[in-house]
Parts: sequence; structure tokens; C-alpha cells
Amino acid sequence: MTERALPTKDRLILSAATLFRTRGYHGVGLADLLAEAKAPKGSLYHHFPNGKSDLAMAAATWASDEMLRLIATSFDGAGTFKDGATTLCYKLAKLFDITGWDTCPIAATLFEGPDNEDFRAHANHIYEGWIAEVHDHAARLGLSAEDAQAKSEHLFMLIQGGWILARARRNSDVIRQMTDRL
Amino acid sequence: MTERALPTKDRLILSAATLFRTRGYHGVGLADLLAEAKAPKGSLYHHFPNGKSDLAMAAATWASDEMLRLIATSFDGAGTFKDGATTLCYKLAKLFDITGWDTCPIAATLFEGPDNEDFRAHANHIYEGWIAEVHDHAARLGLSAEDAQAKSEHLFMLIQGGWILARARRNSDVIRQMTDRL
DNA sequence: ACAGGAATAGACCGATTGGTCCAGCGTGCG
DNA sequence: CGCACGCTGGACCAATCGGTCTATTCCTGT
Repeated sequence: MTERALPTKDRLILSAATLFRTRGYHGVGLADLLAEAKAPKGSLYHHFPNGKSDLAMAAATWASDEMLRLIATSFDGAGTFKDGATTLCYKLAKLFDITGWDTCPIAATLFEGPDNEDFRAHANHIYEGWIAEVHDHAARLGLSAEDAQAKSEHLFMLIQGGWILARARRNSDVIRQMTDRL
Repeated sequence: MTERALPTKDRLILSAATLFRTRGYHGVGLADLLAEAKAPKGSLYHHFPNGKSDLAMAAATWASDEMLRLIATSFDGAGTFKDGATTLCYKLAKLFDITGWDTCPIAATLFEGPDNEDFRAHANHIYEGWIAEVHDHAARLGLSAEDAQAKSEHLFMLIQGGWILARARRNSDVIRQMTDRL
């Protein structure tokens, strides 16, 4: 499934990112993970000594990087904050339709773990990274620091809520229309 | 834990609603469920022939009713849409602080289930119910049907995103401030 | 008082879970 | 060459999973 040729460790992370996103941390067994990544159990525990939880952390980081790239490319060519936000939402809606990326991968991966403080802290770190990235673009586009912070958090929450509502509806329209009244 | 005196079926639903919300569908085992509800396995399968999944559906419905009551009491005494929305958010923030209700119980309960179409449909039905309830209050407060729909969905998404961000931060402030720029 | 269904109680089941362990493979360096 | 080590492959494990089944108790209507 997940591209061959990639080193085993990367295949594990990639498979984990996808599976955890779609089924949640507890919804994925090691058996599924290893089958998808075409890797034996020994390799998993060689690369990730703490097993499933280590892998979840790595998968979340990987997914976060993907999101950060998406934010960057959306805002790079934007003239206004609203333009950048709208572009980002359209990209997310497209991914929703094409790849089935219909949930926040961080929430699905890290918010199910066994009441693990490490998970929560990592999720928080990732989320603040997303907001900071948007904030920087907002500031660059002329917004005051205060305004930039409020608008970044606002956009973050809209995207999270948009994922949930679009998933329930099996329809990404709400993600596309979300920035109309920004 | 969950109040005695309640009939077994209600105790099961109540325990399930709490446990599924905090740990997700797959994160809760029947053993936890039965211990929390102080009920034997036989009772579970007597009241819910399909076991865990039946119980999850009932728990989601129960949690949804709670949310609907919260929406109603928030908007009932409100003079404007923004007032009602703000009151609702303050109530949610308070529950976040006091009871640890830090996540959408529907998402935690139904969006982890084994790719079950029934779960998704039920979640969608519940969400549309929340939005419809807010929409009705918005219309009553003078908003056009179109405006009411957009604002209701907007508030829904903000609340969902607010839950996620507040949980990551372990701080409910963002939920309280969320309607400032509505 | 008694019959009979509703509800409770928990032993039991096969399947699956995350995790451990070690034998063998492959490759690069001395 | 030959040894060392990073990595692979998978057998194996105890614990837990969701679910079934039957025996017993409780409650209600007659």
C-alpha cells in the first residue's frame, strides 16, 4: 500500500499517520500497522523502542509538517489574510474530497492515547505551531499582533470544526464556505 | 461512581457517555464500562442486544440531549444572537473547568467506531439537530433564514474547534473569548 | 400463592491486543 | 576474508478484547 522503496522507518511513520488519522489511536492494532507498512514487528521495536506510542508521536509530527507546508503555500502568494485563509480552506476541502483527509490527524492520533500527558503536550505544541505559522503570515500582511493572534486562533477553530462537520455530512462544502464571513 | 438508585439501563448509558467522551469508543473496554455502571455483563446484553455499539448510540443520544438543553437555556433569555452564543460558550467553558467536559462527546463516541456508516449517520443527525436548534433561536431573534443558517454553522464550528484547542491548552479561556468577534 | 417473563450474575470462549525475545540476514569496515 | 552491527523476520506470551450462554433472582399480574 504505502509506497515501497521508502526506508522501513519512513514507511512505518507514513502508514501510522494515515491509519491513526482514519481510525484513531486505539482503533489501529499493531497488526494493521505492520501489514500496511509491510514491516515485521522486530523493525517496529527497533526503530521505536516504546512501540505504538512512539510511533504515534512520530506520525503526529509528520502530519503536522504536512499541515505547516499547506499553510505556508496558501499564504505565500496571498495579498490579504482572508485570501490566504480561503486558499488554505480550498486546499483542505480538495484533500478531503480526493484523499479522504477528513479529520485533524493530531486529534485522532494523540487525543485517544491512554490519558497520556506527553500526548497532550505534543498536541498542544503542534497546534501552537500551526497558529504561530498563520500568525506570522497575518502579521506580515499588516495585521496588528493582537489582531493576528485572534484571527489565527479563529481560523484554527473554524478548520477543526469544519473537519468535523464535513465528515459528518460527507460533504466538504462547509469547509469552502467557512471563510465567507471572516 | 455514577449515581446508584438509577435503573441499570440508565446507569449504563450515563457511564458510557462519560467514558466514551473521555477515552473514545475504542479506548473503553466492556470491563471498564460495567465496573463504572456497577452492572453485570448479562444486563448490558439484555438492554442492548448489540452490545457496545448499541450502547454507544444511546450514549451519544443522551449526550446530545444534554447539549440541546444547554443551547435552549442559553438562548432563551438572550436578546441577541451574539448574547445567546456568548452565554452558551460561557456555560461550556464552566463545564470544561468543573466537570472536565473537554471534547465533543459525539465525536469521541461515534467517530472512532469501526468505519460504521450507522455511527456517521447518527452523528450527522445529532449535529444537524444542534445547528437547527441554534438556527431557530437565531430566526426568532430576527435574523434572516440564510443568515441564521450561516451563523449557526459558524458557531457550531467554533465550539468544536474551541473544545479541541482548550483541551490541548488545558485552558478554557479560548472558549470564552470565541464570540468576541462574532 | 403461584406462574412466568424480565433482569441479573458471572463463568466461559476464541480472537486479538501490545509487547518481548532471539535467531538469522545483509552489508560495510578492518 | 571475517567480524560486527544495524536491521529484519516471526514465534511466542500474558492480558484483554467483545460476545455468548445458562442459571438464578426479582418482580408483577392473576
